[in-house]
Amino acid sequence: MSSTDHTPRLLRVALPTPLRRLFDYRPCREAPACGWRPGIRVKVPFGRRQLIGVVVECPERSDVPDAQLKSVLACLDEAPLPDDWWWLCRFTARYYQHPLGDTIAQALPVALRQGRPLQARHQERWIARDAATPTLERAPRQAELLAMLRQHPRGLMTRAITAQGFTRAQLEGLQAKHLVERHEERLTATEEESGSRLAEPSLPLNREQASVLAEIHEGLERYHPCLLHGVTGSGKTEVYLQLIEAVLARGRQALVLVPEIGLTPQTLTRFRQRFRVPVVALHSGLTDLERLDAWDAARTGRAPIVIGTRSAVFTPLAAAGVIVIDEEHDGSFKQQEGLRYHARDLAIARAHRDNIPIVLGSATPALETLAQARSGRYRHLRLTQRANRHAPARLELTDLRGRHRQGGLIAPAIETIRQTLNAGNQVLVFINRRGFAPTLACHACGWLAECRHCDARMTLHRQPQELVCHHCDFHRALPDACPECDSGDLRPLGSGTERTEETLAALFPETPVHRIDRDSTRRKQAFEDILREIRRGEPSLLVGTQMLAKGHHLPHVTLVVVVNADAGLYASDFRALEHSAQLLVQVAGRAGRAEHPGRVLVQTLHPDDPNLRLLADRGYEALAGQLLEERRLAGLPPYRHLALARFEAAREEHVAEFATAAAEALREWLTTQDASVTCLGPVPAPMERRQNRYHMQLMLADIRRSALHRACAWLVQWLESHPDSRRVRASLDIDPKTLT
DNA sequence: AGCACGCCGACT
DNA sequence: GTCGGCGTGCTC
Repeated sequence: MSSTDHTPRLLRVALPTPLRRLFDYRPCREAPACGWRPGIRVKVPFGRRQLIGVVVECPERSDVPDAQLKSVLACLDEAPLPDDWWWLCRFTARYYQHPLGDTIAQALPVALRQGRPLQARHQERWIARDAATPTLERAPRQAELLAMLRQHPRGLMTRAITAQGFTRAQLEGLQAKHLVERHEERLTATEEESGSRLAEPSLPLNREQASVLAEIHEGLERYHPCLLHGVTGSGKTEVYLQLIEAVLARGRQALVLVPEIGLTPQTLTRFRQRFRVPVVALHSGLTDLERLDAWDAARTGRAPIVIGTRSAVFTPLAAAGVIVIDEEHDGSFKQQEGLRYHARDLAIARAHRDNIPIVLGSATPALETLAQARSGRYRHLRLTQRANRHAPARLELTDLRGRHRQGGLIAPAIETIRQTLNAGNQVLVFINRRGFAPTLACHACGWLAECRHCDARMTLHRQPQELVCHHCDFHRALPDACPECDSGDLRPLGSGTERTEETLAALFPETPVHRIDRDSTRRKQAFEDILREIRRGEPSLLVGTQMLAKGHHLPHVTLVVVVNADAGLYASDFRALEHSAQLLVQVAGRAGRAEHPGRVLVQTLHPDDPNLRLLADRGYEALAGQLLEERRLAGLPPYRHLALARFEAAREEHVAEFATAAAEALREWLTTQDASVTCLGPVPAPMERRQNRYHMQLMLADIRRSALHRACAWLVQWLESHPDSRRVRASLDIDPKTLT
């Protein structure tokens, strides 16, 4: 490119700092091979530090006086970072009004952020050499290591070796003695060897699946957003797999995004068993270098299939062919701190830009997605038949009012559990609270165990016995007597998973009870171990939180009991009902997946609640339609766009002062703008005090995204230029998931 | 955010 | 007499 042949006078660089500014530098002597261009990483002096940044442009002149300009220390790339990635970074920064430098930092693997070279990485394999074993008396660990390596004639990866507790120094010790040799090879497998991409044949599709697949195929060469709306067990994954197969056949790549808990070994196994090509999984267990290699494999096209959670949306692809978002309604696609992006929304933008199809799959689509499908902007594809031919289990609403509860369960529910177990089946008891009881109460004076740092009750735990705040993780010992009145009559209030587990164990001493929640599955393999045990099919009881609700195949469960469906029914958050309904349907979907029909008992204090009735009688889509109508009337998403400005600080009065000033300034600006943007608040955030910090928020809303965007842009620059912004932290949340 | 500079309390 | 608390200023 002729304009980049000469060395530009200046480089404008985005740096990983919360400052929403770019910084100008003079180029260093060595220019990249391609010339100075946007997307090149550089190392620069910044104050007393050195930072890695990315060149954004090569301006002719700077606002900063010449004397203040420093020079780039080093150029880190010979060619710019990938185009699609770079475009998505700029789009994200603009859409979420987040500093570009910080956006880039989040969208880049740690290794690249730290300045490592981009080239494909080679990894090491260590192989024992045929040599007489010398005495390694003074190096017993090296002797053990050598013995281990001799058991593996094809050698072992460094990672496998260090996982066994050996060190690199020991390896190098053996290498120095010529007892082992180091081989370097590509980390990911190379191109497929055989002609077939498939390692195992596709499954036959039913008529619905086949027609859905055909419809997606129609638009394989263009932007073509599809909602794949399929009940649990209707075979969405098989549709994804065959769609991806078609994409691979055209020499293109597939990006698959799954919820945080969806990236299980089973999911990966399913993909890896089907395809003979490398399937790169971006999961939390990767080291920084493995992640870099996965990124590189995607970037260069070495990896035809990339699967990952939220952040994988930023993975560059050499030849993007399709994006699949599984369980698209799942909350984990939205990042809830810092850069609050929504991976689903970014994926849509990306698919649009790359002109490729995108499939959003769910049994319970988000109302936003459903609205898009209803308006015709997304194609609405339905899968209504379950592979096992059983109709999805109906929700049976069970009245809790005035009934005695044991561990949260009333007598008829316990009786049904008994019958199910006697018939040789498994039961899932769903209770969305971990711990023993939601709190501890004094029956003499009414005192409740509250957190010292938050406006919240502390949860009572038994294993180990203590009070824990689930918001700030503050732990404290159980008091022997009431701190207020000194009475000894302290009792657990309500039930959590531990208490229900205990009750069930007492009621059904012959039956194993497995508890699945964040506490019981903390150990790495615990969850998989329990699932394996459950799949053996012996009669057993499962007690768990929403961890159990999502995606796991539990073929022997024929009864699901929801301990309390009321949590989301009357919550203040406008999405609470949507989320509750999604969760209930997901949980219900666990029942009767195999040859057995299932039942779902839903305990509630509001069996006549019209929304709950609608869900039980006519299903998710009927309720969703009703909720969408309510959203329209209330002027809430998806009919109006929202942005939330959050304010937090240690001192309550500082937060209030700053937030109020910001609201006033914004309102005044809005009057000069002839804008329809509404501005509500500031109001204290729900749970105003969290971890001893005070929270307030200001809500902005408008039908037009562009108007809302301009108002946010103005507010952001006002906030940043205000001197109080140092003691009060303000942040912007575009399209907030909740108002909390 | 870092990281420095800069003024006032409890310690070797 | 110092070590260190966090107020406020700056980063091309």
